[in-house]
Amino acid sequence: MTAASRRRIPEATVARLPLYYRALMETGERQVATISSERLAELAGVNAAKVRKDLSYLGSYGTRGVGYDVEYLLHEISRELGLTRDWPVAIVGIGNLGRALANYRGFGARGFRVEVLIDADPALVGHRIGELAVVSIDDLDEVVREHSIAIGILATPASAAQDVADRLVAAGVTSILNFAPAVCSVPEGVSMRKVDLAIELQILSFYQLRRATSGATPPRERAG
Amino acid sequence: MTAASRRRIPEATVARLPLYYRALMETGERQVATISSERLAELAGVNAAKVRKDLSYLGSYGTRGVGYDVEYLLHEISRELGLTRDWPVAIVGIGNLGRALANYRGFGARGFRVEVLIDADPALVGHRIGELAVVSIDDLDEVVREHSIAIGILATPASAAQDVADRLVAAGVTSILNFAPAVCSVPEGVSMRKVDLAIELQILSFYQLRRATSGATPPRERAG
DNA sequence: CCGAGCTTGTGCACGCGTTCTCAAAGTGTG
DNA sequence: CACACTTTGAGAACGCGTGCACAAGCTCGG
Ligand SMILES: NC(=O)c1ccc[n+]([C@@H]2O[C@H](COP(=O)([O-])OP(=O)(O)OC[C@H]3O[C@@H](n4cnc5c(N)ncnc54)[C@H](O)[C@@H]3O)[C@@H](O)[C@H]2O)c1
Ligand SMILES: NC(=O)c1ccc[n+]([C@@H]2O[C@H](COP(=O)([O-])OP(=O)(O)OC[C@H]3O[C@@H](n4cnc5c(N)ncnc54)[C@H](O)[C@@H]3O)[C@@H](O)[C@H]2O)c1
Repeated sequence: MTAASRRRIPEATVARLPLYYRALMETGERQVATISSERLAELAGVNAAKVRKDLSYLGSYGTRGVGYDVEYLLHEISRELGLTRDWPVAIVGIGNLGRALANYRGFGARGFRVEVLIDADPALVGHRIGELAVVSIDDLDEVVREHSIAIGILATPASAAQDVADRLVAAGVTSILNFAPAVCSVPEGVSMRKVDLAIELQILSFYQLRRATSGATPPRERAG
Repeated sequence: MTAASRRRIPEATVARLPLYYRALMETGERQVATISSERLAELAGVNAAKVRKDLSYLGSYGTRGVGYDVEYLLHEISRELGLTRDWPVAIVGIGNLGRALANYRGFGARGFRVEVLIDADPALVGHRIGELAVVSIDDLDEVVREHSIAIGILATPASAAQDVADRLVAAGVTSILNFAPAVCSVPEGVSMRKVDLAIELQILSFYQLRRATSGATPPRERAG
């Protein structure tokens, strides 16, 4: 049975699968063979009933009275998340943030191989970051196609975000992770996730203020 | 009427207020006096009815047949988000990511002043990043209290995250933005938001895979 | 082979958030 | 001043996600 043939997986569940994946990886390293939903919930920081419901969307992989086989579950989640294969990734905008991302080892460990670095600054083009040389934005289309890049990371200033997103999409990229604080739209059939640190800080500020002026408590958890 | 005296604002709304804030800032710079919910929705990338409902939680600031006064609305949202004051911020873990954050100008522009940089590496302590010298983790408590830091940014390896979070909380920090890919808990009365880039990529990977194997489309928007 | 003890899988109720819809309330033109 | 037009604000219905609660199913000791 292929990943796509199963019943639809709720978005909230998809966002939690990586948490289970991480928890199971750590558990597997400790040579633990099976794990209960309660234990997994604890490691992932969620509710046990939620774990069971989430996993039930993937199929019935648990054994009542015993729990889930760590290795098997890990394999099923990997398959579902597409972590059994490598994804070539391009980063566009090699400034402060882009460089940090390019130097980060944690991505490769999960199968996301940064293969292409792109920037518009001529002074930066040709410059090496780790093993990779920065490529000109003029060559975006060519180099993205060459490496069959499906996932692009956008770390340019906000003003360039929509333009770069359009170019990435035109070059065949169908998933974009956007760090630029800008509303940026992509056509149907392309995914875009936004990470906006200023927004995160402003949300924290909101609850911080509420705490200062009243006894209001922020919600304990949030959707990813 | 103080921010806290009004009716409870849904979390989803709080997460969108920064979007409206940004859109209104850009609109205000163009000398536009009023804005309709429809236009604001377009700029923020959301639904117009949602904009109206969100803003109605803050009070009735619109004029029927006209729209919202840009300056006034901006002021109200700023007040609600706590952006009328400055928040001193500390960054702990001055590696790849911590450095990028420390060098980022966008935070100061919104009232988040990075005043303290903390790391455990003796080779890094004393080293200057921009205007700031890196302080030892041993002095965390002292320096955090000295600067009345309320918001902490956690950019250490995952293994140190819980320990650092505990220290921050002990020193009086009540809001934490966590970049470490680790489940990390804080006591009641402290907010913690998590930004996990590997999870974002894995979610993209999930929908990427679905698109490849079937015609399944990812959801168009998500909760912040 | 039976019964005690665990743990999964899911039906169900509830609450939150989204969106449709429309009356109410404003503007402005003749 | 009346009427056409615009836009807000909120009621209501709906859908999704969460978490309780429990039957079903497995293990293991005796
Ligand atoms: N640095 C941070 O910690 C941080 C934090 C939050 C958000 N951000 C956001 O991330 C983005 C990048 O931040 P940064 O600090 O790295 O900025 P930066 O100015 O250091 O880097 C931006 C890079 O993008 C390149 N660029 C500009 N236009 C381009 C284009 N059209 N095509 C390709 N490359 C182009 C520039 O040459 C530069 O190298 C910004 O949108 C910023 O708001 C950064
Ligand atoms: N760099 C990235 O682009 C990136 C992307 C995604 C996630 N992350 C996560 O962000 C975190 C930081 O990443 P990085 O690439 O900057 O790592 P890094 O190794 O470059 O930097 C980590 C820094 O934390 C310091 N540190 C370690 N233990 C500490 C402690 N107990 N107290 C204070 N400081 C301590 C280290 O001395 C080092 O300077 C990691 O958890 C990483 O997984 C980073």
